[in-house]
Amino acid sequence: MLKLKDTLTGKLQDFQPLEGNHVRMYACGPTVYDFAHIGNFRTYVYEDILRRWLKFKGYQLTHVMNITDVDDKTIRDSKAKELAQLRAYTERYARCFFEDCMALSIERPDKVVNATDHIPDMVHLIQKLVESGHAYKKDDSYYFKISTYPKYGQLAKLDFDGMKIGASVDIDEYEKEDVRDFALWKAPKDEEPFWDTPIGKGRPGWHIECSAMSMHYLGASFDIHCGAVDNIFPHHENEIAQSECATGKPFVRLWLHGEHLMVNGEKMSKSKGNFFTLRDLLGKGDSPRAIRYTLSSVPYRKPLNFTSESVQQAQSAIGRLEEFLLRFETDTFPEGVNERVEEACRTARDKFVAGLDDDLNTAGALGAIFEFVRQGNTAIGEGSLCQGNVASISTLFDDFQAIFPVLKDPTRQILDSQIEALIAERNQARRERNFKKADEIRDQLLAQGIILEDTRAGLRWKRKE
RNA sequence: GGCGGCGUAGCCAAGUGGUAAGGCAGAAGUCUGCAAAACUUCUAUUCACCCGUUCGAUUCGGGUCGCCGCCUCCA
Repeated sequence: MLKLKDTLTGKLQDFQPLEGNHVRMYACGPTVYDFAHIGNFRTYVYEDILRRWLKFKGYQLTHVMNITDVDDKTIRDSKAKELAQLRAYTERYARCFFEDCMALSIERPDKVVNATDHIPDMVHLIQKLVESGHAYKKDDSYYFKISTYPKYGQLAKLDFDGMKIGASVDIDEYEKEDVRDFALWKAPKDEEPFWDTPIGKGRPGWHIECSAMSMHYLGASFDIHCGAVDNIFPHHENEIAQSECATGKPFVRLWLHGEHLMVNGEKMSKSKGNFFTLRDLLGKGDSPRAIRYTLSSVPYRKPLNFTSESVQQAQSAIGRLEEFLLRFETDTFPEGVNERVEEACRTARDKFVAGLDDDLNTAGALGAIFEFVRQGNTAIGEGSLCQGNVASISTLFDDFQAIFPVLKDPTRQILDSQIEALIAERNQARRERNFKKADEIRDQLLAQGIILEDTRAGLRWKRKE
């Protein structure tokens, strides 16, 4: 049974979709004004693990992600005066975002939707809120009236009565009735792109897009809404207010929020300027698989301190798994079945499943796999691993790879004939105990990125990373 | 000021009211022409600290200290 922790109730809950076997899930996507940084990708990686795990469990999944392609920052950085300019600017970064996702083996959500393609949905939602008295118009902008929604603050656990609001009032150019009221629709400013709609000219506020689009694709009530902790307030708090006031129905069943990625013990964020992008890391030689592993290795509800050392450790850990698989694929095994290995395999699988079922405890799931690797290595070493064990081990690693896609493509790489000839020549030299020549050939191949290992089962080779 | 979270070996980190998974790094040994890999053993009598509940607490309750986040745009 999959259990997930819900931010709203703070409790671990048995997961059960609202409608049969169908899971409807919405994930807050990027604001495409710049490259996403590695902290952003921590969130997308945990969402991808959730996505993969739900599918693994046999659920039918509809996973929607938005692209915020209009907001203060996209307008500011694009310097766009018209919508077409804005679109051209944001499309570039959206493209880069999905390139980065692909590098990290983050699957594309079933639906990726742009805010600017859903202005009518947002306008319609604002109209409903105005009609029902939850929103008002002021100076051609529209605001949500928080006093009409007593539960406001429930998600972020904010108690506004005991709070000194004055301390955090921003210098907003828009006039609001209550400082806490937030913009649904912003009146056009000079030289900025805008839409001409039934509620007037202007552009949407940030929060309204997610309410409009999630409900458009997933219905007034759906199963899972995920993001990172810094979406809790105000973004998701506002989404709940808007959505529930507009429909009168409960908005989301389960709120999932990933913790931050830290750098030197501090939250990495664009506004702090202490961020690096995936491109930065790849540029200095980190492998995308090691980065993905690092981002997956700490359960999503715990802060993750990201350092170059943690990426190194991840690379070594992956290496251990791949060494095992290489042995597993290249050695030959006696006939029969080793029941102890089968048992170890079952145990590992049970622990793997139990870990992920426990609010995506990735660290626990990884531990189960490594425990098996040691047992498998021991069995291979003493020659007790049998042909009859191959199938269950393969399945275990297929399942692992389905959730943690960090292993190299298992299809064996082809050696070119020249390299094969050198290997044959070295084998001959070794038989003749001409170790000097054998070592020269080994060094020569190493220079070409081919690592040779002599094992009891014969020569084994692999490519250097 | 209010709210929330965290503090487990050199580093990363799981976990439970009954006596500490796993990974990385390190040491010794086995294997080996050497190398690599693998395996074995070792590396926290102890889970920030102090009280309390309990037969028993790292795990529950209270307090102290430290760190982080949110209350403003941010994954």
